[in-house]
This record gives sequence, structure tokens and C-alpha cells, in this order.
Amino acid sequence: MEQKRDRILKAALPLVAKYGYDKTTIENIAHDARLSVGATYLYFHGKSQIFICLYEEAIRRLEKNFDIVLGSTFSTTRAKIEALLMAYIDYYKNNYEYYRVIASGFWGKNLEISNSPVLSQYAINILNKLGQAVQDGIDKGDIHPCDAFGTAVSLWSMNDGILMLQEKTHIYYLNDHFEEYYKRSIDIMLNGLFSI
Amino acid sequence: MEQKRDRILKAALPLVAKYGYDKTTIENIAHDARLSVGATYLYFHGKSQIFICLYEEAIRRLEKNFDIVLGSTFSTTRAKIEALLMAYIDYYKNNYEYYRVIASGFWGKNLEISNSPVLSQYAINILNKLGQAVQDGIDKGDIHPCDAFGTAVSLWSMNDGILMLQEKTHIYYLNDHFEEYYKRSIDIMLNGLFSI
Amino acid sequence: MEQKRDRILKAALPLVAKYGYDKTTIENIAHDARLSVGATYLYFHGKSQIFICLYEEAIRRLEKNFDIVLGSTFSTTRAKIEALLMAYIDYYKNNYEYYRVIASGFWGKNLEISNSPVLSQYAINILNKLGQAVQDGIDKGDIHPCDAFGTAVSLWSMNDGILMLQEKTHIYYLNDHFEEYYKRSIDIMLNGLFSI
Amino acid sequence: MEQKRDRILKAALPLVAKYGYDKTTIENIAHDARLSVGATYLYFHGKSQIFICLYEEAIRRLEKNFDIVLGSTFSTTRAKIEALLMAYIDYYKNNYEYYRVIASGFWGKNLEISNSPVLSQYAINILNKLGQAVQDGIDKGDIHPCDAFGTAVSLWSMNDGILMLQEKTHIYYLNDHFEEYYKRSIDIMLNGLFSI
DNA sequence: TATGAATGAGTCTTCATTCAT
DNA sequence: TATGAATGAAGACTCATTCAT
Repeated sequence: MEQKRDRILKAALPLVAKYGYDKTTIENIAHDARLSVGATYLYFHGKSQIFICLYEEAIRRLEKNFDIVLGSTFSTTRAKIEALLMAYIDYYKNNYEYYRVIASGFWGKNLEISNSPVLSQYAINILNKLGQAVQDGIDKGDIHPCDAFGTAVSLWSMNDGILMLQEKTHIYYLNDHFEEYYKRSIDIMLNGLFSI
Repeated sequence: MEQKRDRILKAALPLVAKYGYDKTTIENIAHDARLSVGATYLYFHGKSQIFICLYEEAIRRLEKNFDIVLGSTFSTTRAKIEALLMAYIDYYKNNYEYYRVIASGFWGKNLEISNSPVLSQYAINILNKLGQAVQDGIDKGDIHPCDAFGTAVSLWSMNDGILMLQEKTHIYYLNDHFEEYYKRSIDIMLNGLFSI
Repeated sequence: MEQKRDRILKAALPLVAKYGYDKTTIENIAHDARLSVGATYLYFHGKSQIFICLYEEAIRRLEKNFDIVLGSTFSTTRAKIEALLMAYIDYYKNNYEYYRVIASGFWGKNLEISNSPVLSQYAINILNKLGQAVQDGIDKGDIHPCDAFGTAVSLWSMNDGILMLQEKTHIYYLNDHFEEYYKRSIDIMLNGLFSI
Repeated sequence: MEQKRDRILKAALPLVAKYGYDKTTIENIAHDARLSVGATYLYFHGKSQIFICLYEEAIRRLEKNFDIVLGSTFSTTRAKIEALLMAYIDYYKNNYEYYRVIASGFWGKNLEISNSPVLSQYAINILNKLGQAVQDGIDKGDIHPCDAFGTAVSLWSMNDGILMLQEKTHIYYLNDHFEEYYKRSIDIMLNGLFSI
């Protein structure tokens, strides 16, 4: 039953987000989902599959954030790309637990998860959408001709880096200013991208 | 004896780099160091201390890469900052396993490690050095006046993001082009920084 | 299930009684209870909790022995106190393994157990009951006025000492005569108490 | 060399007294004796032998305390026996660490130690000396005829019990009054013994 | 004699997964 | 479907004892 799967995923999300994959146990998940441990295995093959589902949902939501932006009209390409990049911080703030799932990446997880081509594909989709926006900029003459996908990768990575920094290090000073840093980063990126 | 500590660290490094902290066991480390489990505890208080030593060495090497750049003279501030940012990719390529140790951040590690103020301090040191370079650029009038440390955080994060991307996702396509992406990112960043 | 807890406790009792807390392993207990090691942890948080349960049951049984005496009527206070003291030897003979659990005291156990105020409280309860009997003797004029609780401590300690002696030393000669010694001790105590 | 043995024993005593046999390690002992671990094994066959030596010395000192009393003259048998019993509390106060060694008995120790007939013999010696004093009292007509050795066992045990109580339980209230309890116990014992 | 590094068996505890009901 | 008790393989860490030097 789909509803049970959902309950399991809803229970797993905050646990994985807060404690990480390894420190989240099936028993914790089952308990929070008001299910038995055994039942969990009726809906998921194992712990790793639960993580993969969370990861998929996390990416799905991120894509949706993107798609909303892509569905809007912007006066300039720069405004569009800025909106796309801001969509990520918006996602970070409003879907923090999912962000944590994505950000945790595959550290410490078993190879079955790490090498999942499915998950890689999701990331590529996102990059392609951003790449399309860059290509539009190039086509309009706003951005100097270049490999659009590659530029999207660069933009996205930089974008991601600023959020990662505070997740990786526990520097409270950064924590208090991250939004400021984030905006500055986007400014630098956009200025750089459109000034060439 | 210092030599044995080295053997243990040398054995632990590739394991932690490849499998992560949690999936690396004392037994694995001891075996690869051709030592008994008990002997490992003669040289390190526990698993976490081994990780911390690896992390410290990783940062030390990174700082050294930085210091070499900082000790050189550059015709322009832009060249200096570019060199600093390139020092990181150089580090990534030549100290990949140490990079992995740093990049693994604190995912899944116990709180003792995650909250270590010592480790945070190392990261701050790096940021301060980059910040100083930015400040120099501001003083010379090359960079628009701004919070130099904050800008360093932005630069560094973006810088880091590009490397993290391929570590987090396992997108082989990116793998093959990462250097190209990295350089493009630096271009964008520097253009953005110096065009404002 | 309560039955499994019982099986574990029943398995642990003779082991702790015979070998002491430190030399009894979870594996031994689990084996004797015909359970796996893991299952043991379903019913008890850890080894120390098993000991505490045994200790509580030991005290509970001792208190019951006391309460039976306290619920009876005696022609003299002396007879009552004698019966109370004899209740201890009765306990020793019929609950030898539990006696060993109590007698093992806190030697070699971890601090969590040693400093447990819960366990201390049990001992105080017993002393208070004996103290009440002494107070009754004082009130009736049979015992010279004194601190009743303090006297109970003295009586109990002396009472305990005779049993402890043979547990501490392994003198088989004493072993064969301990009941005789015990009765003589009580005689001396009672004569002393009521002759003052 | 005898001096080295002494150093080891002197180092082991406070450790065993404070932490117990199991929680005292050979390494701790060797360190405090300013010796190597290996050297310790040149002078003692193992950890248990160190304990046995401490136990022997503890009993030897106790016997000495007794012998001093036995070498004195007393106006009454009661005074003599009282002095013998008081010698134990004196020992407790002035040789607390050795008392702890005796009191720890054989709980948790391996069978090699527990069943040592040597150690049992020491205890019997003490009891015989006290028994002799009781016999003297019987011979003089101060004490009702009885099995002198058995009575000594009773007295000694009761004597011991009061000290044990506070060592076994961690009842701080008792701790503050133990000397008072001890004296009361002796009063009760002596009154009982000489009133029959 | 003396060292102290090395060993490795032993201990508690955790947890993903299974399976009888 | 559903349960949740049971399993057992790890894993971190300890320490008495040995042995090459």
C-alpha cells in the first residue's frame, strides 16, 4: 500500500537528515512510522532503498523548484539564471531535510548506493535544465559563447559549495551569515558570467 | 616510535579516503599497517584520533600549498587570487586521498569529531589567508570595497563546490572534464570579482 | 515477554553468584538462557541492568523474609529481634545465590552500579525495619535507651559479618559449623543488648 | 632484588585498595613502581601473585597489631578482648589500604586465588589467637564455658561486619557514624559475652 | 636483568535482516 | 499482510602475558 511506503519515508526523512544514514536505524524508522520492523521490509528491500527513495524525492522537489522558475518569464537572461540559482537557496531553506539528504551524498554508504546510475541521472537532469538557460543566454548574445552544459556545471557547483561549507564545517560564524555569503556568491558568479 | 604511527596513518589514509570513516575499521587499518589491533592502540587513543591526525595532515598540506603561492610574487592581485584558487585543484590532484579526508567533512562521524573546535579552526585559517589576498586587492583598488573575509568564504565555497560535485554524485562524465569546469569556474569568479 | 526476562535472570543468577559480576559475561548468560547475545539486549539495556534486577529481587526476598517475621506476634522483644536476625540466616540458607548477589556488594563493579542510590535505599529500608524493632524494645523498657537505628546498624552488621566471613575466606572448617557460629553470635548479641 | 619487589607491592597497594583487583592493571602498577611491565614479571609470576603478596602482608600487619595487644597485660579478660577487637578498628584506620585488600576478599578473582589454602591459613591464625584469649576468659571463669574457637569466630565476624557494611554499601550516613557504631557493637558483644 | 612493543583473545554492545506465527 | 522476537556477525576497545633485543 502506497500509504505505508509514504509513512516510512516520512519517518525516515528527519532521521536521516538529522543523524545521517549510518546512525539512522531501521528500528527508529519503523517506530516513527508506527510500523513493525518486519513491515518495513515488505515495502522496501532494505535500508539502502529507503535512502534512495528519499534521495529521489529530494531531487524531484528540487526539479520542481526549478521548473517553476523555468515556467516563469523574465525580462533578462541574467534575471532568469539568478532566479534559478536562488531557487536552490529557497530549496535549502524550505526543504532543509531533503537538502541534507542530497548533501550527505554517498559518504559512508555502501557501494550499492554509491554507484546507483539512477541517482546520477537525476543530478544530470538538473544540470541540463540550468544548461539550457545558459544556452539561451548565449543564443541571445548575453553570454559569451561557451559550452553551456559545462558552464551550468560550474555555476551549480559554486552555488552548491556555499551551502556545503556550513554543513561540512561547524563554523558558527559562517552559519550566521550564510545567506549574505550566498548572495555575494551569486553576484560574483553573475557578474563574471555576463561580463565576459 | 614515530615510524609506527606513520605506518598506521599511511594504512588508514587510503581506507578512510575510499570507504569513509565509519566503514573503515581498526582491524582493517591494523592489518594494512601489518600490526595487531592492540598495537594500534599503543599509538593512537582510538579511531577518532587517527581520523583527526589524518585531517590535520590534510589541512597542513593544503596550507603548505597555499603558503607557497602566498610566498610568490604576482604582477596583479587577480593573478594572485587565481593562483590561490588553482592551488586547491593542484592539491586535489596531488593529494587526492587527503582531499577526500577533508571533503568527507563530518558526515556520520561521532560528535566528538564533528564538534572539534580544532578542526574548525584549520578551516578558518585557510579562509583568513584567502581573505587577506582579497583585502590586498581591495586596498589596491582592484576589487570593489567589500567584506574581504566574507568574499573569501564565497570564493572558497564556490571553489570547493566544483570539486565536491563529482565526489558527491558519481557522474563519470563530469569526472572526465572536471579540470575544464574548474578553470571555467575560476574564470567566472575572477571576472565577477574584478568586474564589479 | 516477561518469561524471557525471567529466563535471563534465572541464567544470570547462578553465574553472578558463583563467579561475580565481572567474570560473568553476557555471552555466558545468553547461552545459559538458551538465547542469542542480541536477544539479551531486547530484555535488558545491558549487563549492569541485569545485575541491578538480581540485586533488587535479592533484597525483595530478604524484605519478604523480614516482613513475615514482623507480621508475627512475639511474647518478648528479644524473641522478635532474635527472629529478625534468624530470618537472615534463613534467607542465607534458602536463597544462597541471592545472598551472594547482595554480599558481592559493589566490588569491581562499574561506578554506575556502585553509586546507585536506588540500591543503597534498599539497604536502608532493611535497617529501618530492624531499627523499629529495637525502638519497640526501648519503648517497652527491655532495651536500654539508645539510638535505635544506630543499634540496628550494629546488630545487622554483626549479623552480616558472620556470613561474610566464610564467603570472604574460603575456610572449609568454618563452612561446616557456620550455623552454630551464627547462633552463638546471635546469643552474644542479644545477651549484650538486653543485659545493659 | 628484594627492593624491586617492594617497589612493585608499594605501587600496587593503593591501586588495588582504590580500584579493586580487576580494575588495577599491570601497566598501572609497573608505571607507579617506575619499572617496565616486563620487569614486573621477573619478580612476580603474574597479577594474582601480587595480590596474594599484598594479602599476606595485610594479614601480617594485622597479626602484628594483635600481637602487640597480646603482649600487653590487662587487668581483666574483658579488657583484653576489648583491646583485641579495638585493634581491628585501629588497623582499619591506620592501614586502610591493607584493610581494603583483605576486605575485597576474593570476589571476582580467579579460582587460583580464591582457593589458595595459604591465605585461608592466615585467617585461621588470627582466629586462633582470639580464641586463645576467649579460652583464657573461660579458664578464669569470666566467660561461660563454650567452644573458644567458635566464639572467637563469632566475635571476629561481628567485628568485621560493622566495617564491611560501609565498604559494601555506599551509604554516606553510615560513613559519618561508623566509629560510633563500631564501639556500640563492641559494647554489645562484650556485654553479651561476659553476661552469660 | 631489563625493556616495552606486540599480541590476540576476550568483552560489551549494535543493528540489518530474517522468519515463525 | 503484519508482527516483533531472534539472530549473529561485526566493531571498538582492553589488558595479561610474552619475547626479541
